[in-house]
Amino acid sequence: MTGIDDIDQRILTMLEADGRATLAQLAQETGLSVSAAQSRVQKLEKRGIIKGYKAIVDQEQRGLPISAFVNVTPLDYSAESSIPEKLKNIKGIVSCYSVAGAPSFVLVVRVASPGALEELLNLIHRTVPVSTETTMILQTYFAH
Amino acid sequence: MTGIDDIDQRILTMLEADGRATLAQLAQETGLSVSAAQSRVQKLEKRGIIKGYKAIVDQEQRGLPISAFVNVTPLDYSAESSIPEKLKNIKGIVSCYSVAGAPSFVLVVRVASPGALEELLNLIHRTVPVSTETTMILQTYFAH
DNA sequence: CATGAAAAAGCGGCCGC
DNA sequence: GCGGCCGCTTTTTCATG
Repeated sequence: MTGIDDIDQRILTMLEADGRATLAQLAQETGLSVSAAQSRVQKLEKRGIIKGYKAIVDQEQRGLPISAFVNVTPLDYSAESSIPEKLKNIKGIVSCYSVAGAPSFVLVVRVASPGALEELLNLIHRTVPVSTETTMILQTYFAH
Repeated sequence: MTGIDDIDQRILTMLEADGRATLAQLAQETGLSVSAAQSRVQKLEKRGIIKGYKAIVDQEQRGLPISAFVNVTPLDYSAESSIPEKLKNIKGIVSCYSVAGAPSFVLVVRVASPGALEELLNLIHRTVPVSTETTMILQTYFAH
C-alpha cells in the first residue's frame, strides 16, 4: 500500500471541489501528463480513497426545506450497536454518527415539512428503543 | 420559475448517487432522449438546483482521521451575524450551520490529529469571540 | 423533444526514459 | 514512476427539423 503524496492530495482537493474536473485539467494543475494523472486517479479509486462522485443538490429548492440534528440516546444500551444499521434505510435520515458524548449518536435529517419531521421521529421511536432530542437547523452557511 | 417535476427528481436522485452518470444513462432511466436529458441537467445547473459535483473522499485514508462537532456560542451577540463569514475560510472547518438551540452555530470540523484540533479551536477563538464545546465523532456510519 | 454529426474526453496499451 | 504516443470508444455539444 503506497502512501498518498502531495500530488495525490492536490488531485483529491481538485476533485472534491469539482468532481467533473477532466484529466487534462488535473494534469495541468499538477504538472503531470494526462496519462500520469489518469493512472493516479484510477489508483485512488481502486484503493477506495475516492469513494465515488455525487452531485450537490440544493435540497431547499428541491422541496426538502427542513433539516435538523437529532441526538439519539439508547434506552437500552445492550441494543446500542445495532441502532445505526436499523436507521440506515429510513428515508429522511441523511447521516448517522456515533459520538463521544451524552447522546450515543447524532443524526442529520432532512424532510419536507414539520409534519414530516414529526412522522420521521415517530418512525425512529418505533424502529429503535431510544430517546431523541431534536435541534432545528436554521441555515446552512457552508458545507464543503 | 418552472417547477421540478418527477423526471427532474429522478435525475437529481441519480446524480446524487453517481455524479458521473452520463447523459445516456440518465436518458435511459427516465425514458428521455439524450438531448432532452441534457437540457434538463443544464437547466437544473443554471437554476442552482444542482450546485456542483464533488468526489467523495475517504478522509481517514487521506490522513484526516479526526472529526468532531463544535457547538459555538457567541460571547457578544451583537457580532453573531458576522461569525459564519469569518469562519468560512478557516481550513479544517467542513461545515457551519446556525441552529435553534443553546449554541448559535454548529460546526463540523476535520483534522489530522488531536494537536491539530487544539490548534483549530485556538484559531477559532482568536478569530471570533465565542465559547465552544466540542464533541468528538467516533464513527461515521453513513452520510448520504 | 428527437436526430445526427462534429468535437472533446476517456480508456488501454505501448515504449523509452 | 513518468511522458508521449497511438487507436478506439464513449460522451458531450450543438445545429437542425
